[in-house]
Amino acid sequence: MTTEDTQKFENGEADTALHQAKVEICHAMNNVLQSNILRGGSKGEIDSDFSSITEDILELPPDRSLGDLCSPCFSLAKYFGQSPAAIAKVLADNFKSTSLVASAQAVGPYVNFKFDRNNFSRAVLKDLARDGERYGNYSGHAERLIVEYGQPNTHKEVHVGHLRNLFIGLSVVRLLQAAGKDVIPVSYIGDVGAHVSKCLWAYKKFHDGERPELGQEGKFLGAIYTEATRRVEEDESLKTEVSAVQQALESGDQDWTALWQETRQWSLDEMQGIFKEVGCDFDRFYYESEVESPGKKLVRELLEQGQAEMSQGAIIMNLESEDLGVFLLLKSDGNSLYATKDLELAQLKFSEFKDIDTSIHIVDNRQSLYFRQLFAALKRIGFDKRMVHLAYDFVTLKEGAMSSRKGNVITYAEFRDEMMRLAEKETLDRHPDWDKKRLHEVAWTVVEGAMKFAMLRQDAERPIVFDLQESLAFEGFTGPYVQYAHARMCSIETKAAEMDIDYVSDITGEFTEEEFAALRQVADLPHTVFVASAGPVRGELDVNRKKRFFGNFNPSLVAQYTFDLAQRANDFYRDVPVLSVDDQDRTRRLMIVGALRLALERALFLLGIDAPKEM
RNA sequence: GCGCUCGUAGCUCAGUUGGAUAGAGCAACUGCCUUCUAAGCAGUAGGUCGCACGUUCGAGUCGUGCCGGGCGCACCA
Repeated sequence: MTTEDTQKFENGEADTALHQAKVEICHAMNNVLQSNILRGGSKGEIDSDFSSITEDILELPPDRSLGDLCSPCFSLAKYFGQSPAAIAKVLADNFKSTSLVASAQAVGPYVNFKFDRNNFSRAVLKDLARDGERYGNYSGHAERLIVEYGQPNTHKEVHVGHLRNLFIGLSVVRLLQAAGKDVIPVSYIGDVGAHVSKCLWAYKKFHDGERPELGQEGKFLGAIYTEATRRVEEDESLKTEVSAVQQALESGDQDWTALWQETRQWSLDEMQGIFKEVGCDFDRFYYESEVESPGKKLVRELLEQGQAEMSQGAIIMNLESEDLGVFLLLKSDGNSLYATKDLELAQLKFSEFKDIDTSIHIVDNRQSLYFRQLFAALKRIGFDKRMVHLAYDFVTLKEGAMSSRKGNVITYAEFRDEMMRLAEKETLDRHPDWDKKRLHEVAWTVVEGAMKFAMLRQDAERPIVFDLQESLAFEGFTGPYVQYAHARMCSIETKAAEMDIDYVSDITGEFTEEEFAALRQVADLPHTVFVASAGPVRGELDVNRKKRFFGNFNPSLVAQYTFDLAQRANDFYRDVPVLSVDDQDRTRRLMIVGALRLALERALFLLGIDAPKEM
């Protein structure tokens, strides 16, 4: 464990019951290891570099009936020159119970630790009472990060592929904030470039004067874009016309600019509506159009300074020495590219927001090489800031890749409407007495939960094959399953509030195994936040070490935890009666219901999902 | 061709960085609503972890080779 990690643990987890239990176990084990008990081993001596064990050797047993934490003794066996089983036995036999940890038992090469049911449960409830809504959050040293996500293009439709970006972005922002970071979320919208020129060219030539229906703007423009792509593919000579349109736009031609502004606004209005609908808030909207012309200027300066060179009529930077091939900065027809604008954007971000430590770009992994080139190019021109490409894999359909160019997309609007139809029907079946507004609100919360969870439940690095029918599920490993567990906890609390109960002032009575199990799961929330947000704030931010880096940094870990927590809440709901027992038990159990409710609510929040009180 | 990546139950995916008997969800089958919301719960069935070697106390996990997908490799974004 590095110093940095220890620091972080001390800043955050030191104040939780689980962390305290780990500290106690390590302390107890170190006492045994540093005594003379083990010196009689075949080696006879302790390795000189052995100092003490730390919390990272503690794991979860495969079966929770074995214990609450365990420690495999294989690496210790090497140090002491004894068999793992022998070490485990010595550690277990000499373990003295602590306030939170009742016992240790050796099973083969493992030591399994059992928490004190009452003390640990009380400690978790105490954490919750102290932290409240901030349970699971860290207050560690502030680091300032700019997170760019939400980069749809105007003049195209927003489709389900964009949702993965938006939802990962939203969750990453919330995770980093929970980890105590100062996060600036920004959006970067592609409102210029070849696709826009192509669309406007075809609009003017074949659809001049036509207007989209309200709410159909993206679909309307997207269809024209698809048509344009088809026509240009059929007749290559049309490329010149499209290029001329882009040149006209980039040089500020009045008529084309007016058409661009009007159609652009259609798209922007639609996008803003979608961002708002799914809960994505940005501190700043960057547009490609605002960095295009300064970007071109920058590239020409690089050419003059000899940092860039001409090649086949285009301006490039040769990155062969970094094994990154050739990086194209400006097209041979003088028009801009992604790179032209991104070089400028990077500088603009750091000049607008002061004291930024890191800039994170959440973009799909097909652009991994591009970003490596971009970061290398920036470094070469003296821009030495921490830049990270957080790559996720693409959303495809069973038939193959979704592409606006080909026109085979499932739009966000279609997906949402289909989900809403189903969710409103399901809600109505359960609550025929609800009015329309209430039905609609709950259905929307469920739909949002289902959409977001579906996009986050899987490792971001793996592709999602989108199936509309499967995505319509509200059962099993889904958002609504978790939301439902939350609603059940709320329902108990609501009923309790109506009951006129005599509350016992202190928590009294014995915590049962079921009660403990629920709180044991709740206690993992801070640890989950720590692990899931650890990636971008520690170690090397090197895209070449992607697996190691992103392995930890992944909302899917939170999704998995959240689902487990919901299962434990349902276990509790099934096994432990709350309202029908005596005052003492009821008070204690209501505290646990409250703990489950809060943990579920916080965990869902990290995924960008609202927790309904009823559904 | 070069580079990256993936291959685990019928389907969609986990597998805590090499550790205990490979786990969930869906679909299938059997049950459970006079008992805090059945968007739930209990149970059954389902596996040669693509194939073959290798590394070691131990491999789904690491290495090499093969087979089979996906993505990228200068004027698209």
